[in-house]
Formats: sequence, structure tokens, C-alpha cells
Amino acid sequence: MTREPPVTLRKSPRQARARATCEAVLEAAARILQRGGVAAVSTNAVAELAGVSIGSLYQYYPGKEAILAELVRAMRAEMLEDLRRAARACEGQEITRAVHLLLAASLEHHRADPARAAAIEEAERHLPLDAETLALKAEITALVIAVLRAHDVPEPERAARDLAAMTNAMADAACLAGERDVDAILPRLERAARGYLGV
Amino acid sequence: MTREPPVTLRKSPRQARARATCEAVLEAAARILQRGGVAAVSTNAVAELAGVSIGSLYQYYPGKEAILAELVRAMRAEMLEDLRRAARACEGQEITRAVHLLLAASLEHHRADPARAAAIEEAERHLPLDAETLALKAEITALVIAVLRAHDVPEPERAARDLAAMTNAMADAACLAGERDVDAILPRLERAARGYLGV
DNA sequence: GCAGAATCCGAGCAAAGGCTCAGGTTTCAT
DNA sequence: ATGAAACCTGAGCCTTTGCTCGGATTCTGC
Repeated sequence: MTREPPVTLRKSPRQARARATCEAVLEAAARILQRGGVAAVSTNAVAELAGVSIGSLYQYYPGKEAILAELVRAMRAEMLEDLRRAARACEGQEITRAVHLLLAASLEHHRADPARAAAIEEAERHLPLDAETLALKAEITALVIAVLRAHDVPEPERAARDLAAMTNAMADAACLAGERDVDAILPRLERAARGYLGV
Repeated sequence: MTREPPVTLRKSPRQARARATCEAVLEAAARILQRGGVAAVSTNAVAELAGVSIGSLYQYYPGKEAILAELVRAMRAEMLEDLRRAARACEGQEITRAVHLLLAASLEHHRADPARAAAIEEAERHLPLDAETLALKAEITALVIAVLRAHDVPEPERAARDLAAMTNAMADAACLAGERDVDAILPRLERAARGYLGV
């Protein structure tokens, strides 16, 4: 049994160059993750691509899982922001409009770099998530559930789960198949979601 | 760079005990895959759990990828059979019925052991698939496309991809969330699919 | 029974990867 | 200018993992 190392930063960077080091490590990890999947992410490879010595890497990250966890946390935080905005905009809207807003927000983090988003999502499945990330995820689904419940959707928890799964899967599959335009996915997703909800 | 080993059997088992060995290896690999993901599948671990020496394992499988590839191939072959039956039953049926049959068939391989099915699907994403498995996948989607096209669904290729992604994602998510009853997923999926297709 | 084929075994090698540590360099505050 | 703190470096240790090889064991056909 391997004792599991913590997933938080070992120490916080204080100077600008240290922050740059941390940034470079994250960026390199994301690139490698995107190209070769979780298996390809090794601390040595990350350090090399980041142009940073392996020792420096370990000064801030206690292990490779911590690096990936940081990427996941950042993505989830971004998603939460997007969905918060969307949920606010949902208030008082009819359900069709609300669904549109929620789905569009869920696709938002795919817009900048769909391949990277898919890669990070994939990494998330192989990670023992820390409490903070779990809290982010919980809050995200809670937002969706609240909107669904406000429109009297039966079993809103299950519906939220199903809709989230559909959204991510379709976006990832489309990206993998070479689709570039994220906006082209939205109407298809809306049709499916409306059918699911019986609207 | 690591030179990639072939993914076919190194030599075919001739005696009964050899077939048992191969079976035990596959079974052990599936179990480990299910418990800890692709990363946990090491040839040593597989051999040990299978109750087989590492040497015996390598007599038949040229590497861990070949073992996983075999699992994927078997699952895909099974899926193809299920869908062939469904596609035959679709002939002359109206689209609502056809969609029902296709979705039910797609869920079929989740019925026996959903967790294992999800694990193997996940392994598939991390594998350089061999020609035979690719052919199986191509035939599967071709079947779906044909049925969709017969009902004048626009852009049937894209629709097939979207529907397949939705189906797998919802099934996996439900399984991960602890749902036991596969049949409970079908009606939800049907609603989404009918909405997607505008039926 | 017997020869040869098929099968099995597991110690151990080589490569890869996670991670540490002792020591050098840069930055900052005074 | 100077001492302390922050930061960086990379050789190298240790564990894990993929895989081979020589030899033991079992089966099959005659």
C-alpha cells in the first residue's frame, strides 16, 4: 500500500518567479495530459516540459496527483462561476429558457480549448478528489437541482445527473470527432434535454 | 520512445489448461481494471490475481495492452451481436419503436455487470485500438446509421455519434451513482433520444 | 512407457518513474 | 553591502513494472 500524499500545495510561492514556476508546471501538465492522457503525466516529464528542475516542482507540489488536482479544481471553479451566472439569469424565466441558459453555461468551459477540457475531465475520473473540489462539484449540481426543482421537474437530483452526463459526453465526443464549433452542439443538446424533461 | 508491442495473442492455447490460463488472466485483468482503473493493471498484479506465473502470462499475451485489447474486443463483439439483432427487429417498424430497440440493445451489455462494462469502456479510451476492434466499432455505428437513415434522420452520422455518447454516459453515470436497475435508465434515455430526433 | 510438444514457473534484469537532499543562486529588507 | 529567506538545481536513491530466459512439469499420441 502506498501512503497517499496530500493534494494541496506544499508551500505557497511568495515571489513572482515562484508563481511563474507553479504556472509553468500546471501548463506543462495540462499539455501532457492533453497529448497522452493521465498515464503520460510523470513528474519528470512535467518538470522537463515546464523548463523547471524536478526539485523545484516538488517544492510546491507533493506529487503528481496534486498537480492534476489543481487543474481539476481550477476547471471546477470556473464552471461554478459560469453556472452561478446562469442560475441567476434563470430566475423568473420559463423552463425552456432556463434549460438553454444552463446548457450554454455548461459548455462554456469547452469553448476556449475543448480538448483540454475533455482531458481534465478524464483526469478527474482517476483522481481521489480533495474536499475542496468535491465541495465545488456539490455546489454545481446543487445549482442545477435548484433550477430544476423550481420548475417542478420530478426527481431533480437524478435529472441533474443525467443531464450533466449527457452534456459532457456529447461535447467530448464531438470534440474527439473533430468538431470545432462548440455552438453547434448546443441546439442538439437542447433538443435532447427538452425531450428528457418532457417540455 | 517505447516500441509498441503487437496486440494479438502471441500463440494460441492448444490444451485445456492453457485456455484456462488465458481465461484466468482476462478475468483477473477485468477485476483489477474494475477496482482501480487502467493504471492499476500491471502484468505482475494480473498474473498474481489470476494465480498464474508471470512467465505463463507472457507466453500468450505480448503485453498488458494486449490483455486489455482482448477485453475490449470481446465487449465490442458482444455489442455488435446485440445491435445486429436489434437492427433486424427494426425493419419496417416506425421510428419510435426502432429507437426503443436500439437503445435497449445498447444497454444490454451493461445488464450483466454495469461496473465492468464501464471499466472496459474507460480502458478503450486509453488504448491504441487494433484493426479488428476498429472494424467492430465501425460496423456498430454503421448499423445505427443505417436505421437512422432509413427514417430520414438528417445527418445520421452525427446523430449516431451523439446518441451513442449519451447512452454510454448516462448508463455509466447511473452505475457510478449506485443505480442498480438498468431498465430504469431506458425510459429516460428514450425521452432524450426522441427529443434529440424531434419525434 | 516414451519422446516430444505444450505448458508452466519465478528469479531477476533493465527501464521508468517518484521523490530527496545537499548545496548553489537570486531576491529582499535593512 | 549584507545576512536571511526564498528559490532553484540535478545527481541519484529506491520502488515499481515490463518482460526474458533457462529449466521444471504436464500432457498427448503412439
